[in-house]
Amino acid sequence: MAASPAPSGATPARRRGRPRAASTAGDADPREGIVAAASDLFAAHGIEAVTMAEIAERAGLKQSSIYYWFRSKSEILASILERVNRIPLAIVERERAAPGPVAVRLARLVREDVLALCGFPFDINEIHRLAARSPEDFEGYWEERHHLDDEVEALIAEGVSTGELRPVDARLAARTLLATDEATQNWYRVPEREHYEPEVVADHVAAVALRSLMADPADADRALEAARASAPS
Amino acid sequence: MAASPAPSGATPARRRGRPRAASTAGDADPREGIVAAASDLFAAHGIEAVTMAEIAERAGLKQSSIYYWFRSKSEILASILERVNRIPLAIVERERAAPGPVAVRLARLVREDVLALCGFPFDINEIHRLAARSPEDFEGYWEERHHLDDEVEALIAEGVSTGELRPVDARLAARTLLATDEATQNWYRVPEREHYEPEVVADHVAAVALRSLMADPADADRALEAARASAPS
DNA sequence: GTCTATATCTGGATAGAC
DNA sequence: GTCTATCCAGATATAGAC
Repeated sequence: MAASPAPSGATPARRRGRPRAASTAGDADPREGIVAAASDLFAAHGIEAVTMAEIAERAGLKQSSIYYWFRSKSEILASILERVNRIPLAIVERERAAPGPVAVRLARLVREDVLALCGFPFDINEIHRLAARSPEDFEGYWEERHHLDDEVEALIAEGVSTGELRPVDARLAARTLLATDEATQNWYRVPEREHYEPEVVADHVAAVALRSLMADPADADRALEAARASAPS
Repeated sequence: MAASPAPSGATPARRRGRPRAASTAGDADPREGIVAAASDLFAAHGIEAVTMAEIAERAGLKQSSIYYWFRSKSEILASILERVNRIPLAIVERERAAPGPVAVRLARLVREDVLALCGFPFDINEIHRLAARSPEDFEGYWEERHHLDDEVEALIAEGVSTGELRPVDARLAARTLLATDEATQNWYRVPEREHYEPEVVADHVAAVALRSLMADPADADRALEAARASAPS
């Protein structure tokens, strides 16, 4: 995929113009550079506020040159989003398959998800609004999103059926859980007086989740400790 | 305040043109009509996506006429936001002063806040981004926002000091609580397969809050029940 | 007070030279 | 492949008639 660039995705632009100076094969894929530039800017100013000219400048190109590599701004965004859902999906799928108590797996999931989101450069909510505005461009996004809900729901349902968790509405609980994770993102955008480290926030949110879902909340601390001890990397 | 309109806020436009047909004193304040139209549209399509022309049309005016009543689009927004913070602020201040166990007051607060947000026409997150973009227009907004945090923090701190709540970091817990409330808003914007009634969501979120914060989570159901029974209106 | 007309600006996207 | 030049659409905001 990193090999030869496929300009403008589905409809590759006609191959014109002078090729890259020397065939310095190791040269970075321009698409990557553009995506990276866009990511930074989207993160800093919000997606809609960023212009193609700004993206181009940061990527070391002129505005119009972007259109050789991407058909539109929203194609750049879509290309970014492809990777976005993969992170939480990978986490939840791993924990679904993992052995051990549901509570520990759930705690690991929440902690990692919050950590990922805190370091995540985009405003999830803005993405949701944009994706809702032009669903055609983001079909895949919603599909994966729902899949994520399903997986978390299944994990919670598993815990309910074994009696480890309270008999909650698994889907409602899953939605609340993911929404809470996503909500933590917001504080870092709000002019705040105190600053909390992502680790602290992640632990707190995981603790909230466990205490509210476990059949015996007294075991929550133990489970959280186990999750922290077995956290990957 | 509903009496004579003060066009364009601080710098009233010169009073020109033909006055309203008959002095039908009961006529609605045009500012109100504009604000109402803008609210509906902002809610439906997101703030940035709505144009002055659309607002005008719905308010029964032409685009440029809006500028007689408001200096800019963001002045309309600011005028809307003035009222926004008042809702949760009023709730929390009432509960701060209310008698009874902290848990019950907290549950009432959460329930009402979620309910208000679910019925709230704007995407809080978009507001936050816009407000962050031009802070001059929204000084008052952040001030009230922080005040809200403070009040919730104080309520939680009260519960911690009486031993009703676990010894949590009151500020962190307050932020998480409010963020969770705000997060519930998002689902109603996401293409979702199941639909949950706001009442159900409110109860769930309140239950999560109580179970995670109360020193004895076993009492959570009782407190939630008491909160529901004593809910206003 | 509200209108029509318009200035002005901004930003996405295209054409075509090199 | 990247550039310059330009088009074009959409939006905020203003001018001035009525």
